Amino acid sequence: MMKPAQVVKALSALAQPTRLAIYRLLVTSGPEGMAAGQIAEKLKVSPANMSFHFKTLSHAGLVESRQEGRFVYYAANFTVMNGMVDYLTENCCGGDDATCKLPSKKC
Amino acid sequence: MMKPAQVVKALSALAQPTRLAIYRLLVTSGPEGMAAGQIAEKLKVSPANMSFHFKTLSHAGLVESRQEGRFVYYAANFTVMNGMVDYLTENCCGGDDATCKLPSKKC
DNA sequence: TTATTATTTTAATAATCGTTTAACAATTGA
DNA sequence: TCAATTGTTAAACGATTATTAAAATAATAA
Repeated sequence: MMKPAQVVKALSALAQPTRLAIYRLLVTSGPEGMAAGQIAEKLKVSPANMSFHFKTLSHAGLVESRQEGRFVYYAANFTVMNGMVDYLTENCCGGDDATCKLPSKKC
Repeated sequence: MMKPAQVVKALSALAQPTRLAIYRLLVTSGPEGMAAGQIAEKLKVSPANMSFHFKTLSHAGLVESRQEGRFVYYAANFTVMNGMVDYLTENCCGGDDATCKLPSKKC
């Protein structure tokens, strides 16, 4: 189970419009990810601002980067997201599957 | 599907140690919930600070309150949490169930 | 009504966060 | 090497957020 501080860090990283948009874009773009510049252009964000937000997402463990030539590719890492959801829904219904209100959870 | 601004609001609400602890406590405490004072005592938070955080959680739609005598009971509302998870994991693996890395998602 | 309990609101302060600008690094091609 | 491209870093600023203390509200009991 994730530590509370790590969960807060991940939630904080996603709790911002630009970063949420970046993350969602990466979630849909598979393991190859997208180049920083592509994302910046698509979301109409300045390079400097983009770097700032990437750093926050990376530091939270939500995305990973790799250099390819001049480009830096970013891709979503699902491990932290999974841990976050698990943490939030732990013991959500006292372990009673029948009355569970969370479709995303197997109680 | 939830609107981005609403998702950001919910994530922001949970992205704070005290509020995350409150929410988790309420997730495990069922539909009857807990009185504000009980939670404050359990988490060692001042009443004023507690009210401040309840307001944020309520405003995000994550908890609901009802008055019972002198006490105000708070309970988790799972609707927003479900919407939040759905939003984050939308098109997570191009709809390919086999390669999906999110156990919480049925792609 | 008066006092007590439970919670909320307001005001003030310190800390954190997001954006911009300008300067800096790294990679590639001429 | 020199110039162009891609991305990061640093400094400055305004805006937002969390906490505290004090005052105010709401419900009940004496």
